[in-house]
Amino acid sequence: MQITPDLQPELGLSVTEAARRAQILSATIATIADLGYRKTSFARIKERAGLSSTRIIGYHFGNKAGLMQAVVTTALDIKQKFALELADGTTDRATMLRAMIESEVRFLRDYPECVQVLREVAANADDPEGWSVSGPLLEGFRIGQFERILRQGQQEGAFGEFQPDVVARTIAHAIDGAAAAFTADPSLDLDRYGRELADLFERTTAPRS
Amino acid sequence: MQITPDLQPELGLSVTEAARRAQILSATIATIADLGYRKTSFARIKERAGLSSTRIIGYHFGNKAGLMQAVVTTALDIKQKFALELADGTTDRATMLRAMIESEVRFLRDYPECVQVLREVAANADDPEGWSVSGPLLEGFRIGQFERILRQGQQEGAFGEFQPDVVARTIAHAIDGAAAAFTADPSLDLDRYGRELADLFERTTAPRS
Amino acid sequence: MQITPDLQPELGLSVTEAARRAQILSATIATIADLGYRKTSFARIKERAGLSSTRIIGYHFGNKAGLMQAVVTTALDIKQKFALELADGTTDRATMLRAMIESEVRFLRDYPECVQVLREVAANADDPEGWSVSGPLLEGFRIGQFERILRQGQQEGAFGEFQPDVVARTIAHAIDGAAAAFTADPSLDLDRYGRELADLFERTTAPRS
Amino acid sequence: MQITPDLQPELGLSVTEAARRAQILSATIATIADLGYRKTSFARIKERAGLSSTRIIGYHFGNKAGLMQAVVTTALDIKQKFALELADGTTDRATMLRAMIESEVRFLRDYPECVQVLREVAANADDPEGWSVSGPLLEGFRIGQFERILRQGQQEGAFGEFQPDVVARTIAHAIDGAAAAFTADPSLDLDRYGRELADLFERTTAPRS
DNA sequence: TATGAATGAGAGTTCATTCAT
DNA sequence: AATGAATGAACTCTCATTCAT
Repeated sequence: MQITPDLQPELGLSVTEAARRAQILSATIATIADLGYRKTSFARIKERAGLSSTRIIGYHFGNKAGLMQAVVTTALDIKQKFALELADGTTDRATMLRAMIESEVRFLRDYPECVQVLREVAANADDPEGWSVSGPLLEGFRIGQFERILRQGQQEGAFGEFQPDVVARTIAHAIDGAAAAFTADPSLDLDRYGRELADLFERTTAPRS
Repeated sequence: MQITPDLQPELGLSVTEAARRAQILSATIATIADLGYRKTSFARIKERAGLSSTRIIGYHFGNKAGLMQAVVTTALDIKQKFALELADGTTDRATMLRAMIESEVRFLRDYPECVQVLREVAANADDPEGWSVSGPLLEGFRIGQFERILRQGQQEGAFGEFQPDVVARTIAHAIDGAAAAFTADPSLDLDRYGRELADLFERTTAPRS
Repeated sequence: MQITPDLQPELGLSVTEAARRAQILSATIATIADLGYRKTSFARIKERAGLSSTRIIGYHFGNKAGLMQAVVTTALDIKQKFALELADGTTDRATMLRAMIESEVRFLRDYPECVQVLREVAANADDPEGWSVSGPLLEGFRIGQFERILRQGQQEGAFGEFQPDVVARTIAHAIDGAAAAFTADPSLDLDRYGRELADLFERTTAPRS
Repeated sequence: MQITPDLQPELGLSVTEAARRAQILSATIATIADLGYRKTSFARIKERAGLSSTRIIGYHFGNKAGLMQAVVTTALDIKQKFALELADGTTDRATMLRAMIESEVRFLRDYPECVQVLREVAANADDPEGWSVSGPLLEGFRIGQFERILRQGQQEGAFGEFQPDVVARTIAHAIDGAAAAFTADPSLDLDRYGRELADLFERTTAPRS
């Protein structure tokens, strides 16, 4: 599944410019997902996008940092939209936790390049100076989401006793584990994996009977 | 704590050569732990080791791949010795699992650079042609250990029902999570973290009552 | 003090065009005075002038050479007006020389960016092909003024014996010295400096008693 | 006259390395003197020195900054040796001042590229970060020499009343004027120019009779 | 056992300019 | 009167590696 960023991601861009940006962005994401961040150079992106010169990338994004910034923004955008579509009205904490875990894994199934790219860029976000979306920040955001739910659930008595920060971080890394497994073996049944993961953390967080 | 590889890691080396190798290896590990794999170049290693030329690195290890190979071997060696010292004679699967998890976290506490280096190298091991210890292989080894215990425990009735591969992978990544948390905040109480992790997976793997 | 070029520097320009030219010119002069000629690029000028694209610069001035040409013309214009305002009706050569030197230094005090810009552009005027006001030419013009006075004064017996070309050139560079000193230390008392310089060359040019 | 740096400028260099360094240095100085600092690139130096690749320059000097550092050091070295050879035992301040001025101009006559290079590099020494010999520093050093003599002479009554800082700076820039004149017209009689300059400042600094 | 010297490939950036509309 | 889009050239730098001795 190819990532096709919206043609009008930001206001004030002409149609052609937005199209070019989308074209380059798409090629960049594909390249990172394919070869990893390290081997992703302007030259490689140029080839994949069928551009005549690498210069045009710098023209549209100013910088390598600017390009990566845009890549992250795009990927995060896609993820958010995906999450919104899946969101149901449950307020039961245990059900919510299960939904979040399964949603993450399903996103991995539907947009593996997105997940890959987010990981790659976050892991190598120490190169330049002016990144507004740094690796730790990204990670912290994701963990924070889980931690909040866990704490609320504990207060409401929906969960048992455990340290929310540790469990939250473990959930996040468990999902990374799913991504790693899927990368290593694309035939992996992610639905099963997601269910199993949700079960796992259900048992872990269940209140003492 | 500085990593000091054994002076006689391989047979057939003179004392001076072994010493040089150890010196370079130590500097390499320190550099990777400090700056990450990406910024670790021959030049950087040269500086830290106080060498006059980068040439000597290539001389002793032939290659960048060769150097990294040696780094991984060294780190794995240290880890294995650490594990052996801690091993007790338990045959109870649940106790063994707890011991393994806590041992991993304790290793992280005592040899953080080692863990860091193993992660960094494994994550960037797609570069070269001639690696005998590739990233996935390394990962697979670690997961395999957990998976074996889990399966045996299930057969013996010590554990409940779950998919061993998923849980095993999740444990491995949960420990990576501990490493990431420790990197982000070195004042983290790893003993607490280890205990919590062991508790977490105890609950997860416990047999249905 | 900001340089604001006249809005109608050349005939046949509409009001808006003249305004745009003035805006760009002003930004260019400020940039050169601030960062020096070398770091003054279209991009930098664009930023300071708040333009949307560098393209508009080329549109109005055709060329970098054209832009610099205009800059020099503007600066020279300002200088000439300044000199005219100060000019008194003296015909005494010694008094005229003193007046010219002090006028130059006072101009430096009142329009330091102008002087800076003239120096910077003159010093780097070997770049292009089509400059009508080249560096040496600019320098020659200034020196010529002094030299003329000196020769006339010598003929009239107002000055002693010396080689007018050498002294003229020395005066010009002495004033450059004042500029350099002022750049290095903006708190410098330029009036004192100017008087001292005038005294200096008065002694030098005085007739043998 | 070609600048040929000593073959053993610094200890610890092998003969071949010193020779290469000298070769590159010589080509660099010639290039700067010929085309100016701005147009002096590794590629241009490579051509003039007959090297196979620009890479070798970076190899020997590490950096462009390193190369320029070495250029300045070399030029300053040559100048110092020149000055030492000319130094006579006079202690009379007026004579010393004259000697210094004429020595500077004679150096310009004998090593015009050296003077040119020093000027060019000093004028463009704001590019990088790690320069130990910056432009203002270099200038300050030269002016300081003149200022010291002037002050001492005033105390001893050998000179009249004037502000030593202004006069010192003026002398330095007067010599720059000679360099500029010589660059514009290489057939210029520098000996005459130097004598005239010395006369000029003799009159300026002479005690009131 | 070690080093000095050299090198080719590739990366990201900046720059002024040109072709359209 | 102005802009959007694109581009080619040049530059410095870092990297791992190779050829000698």
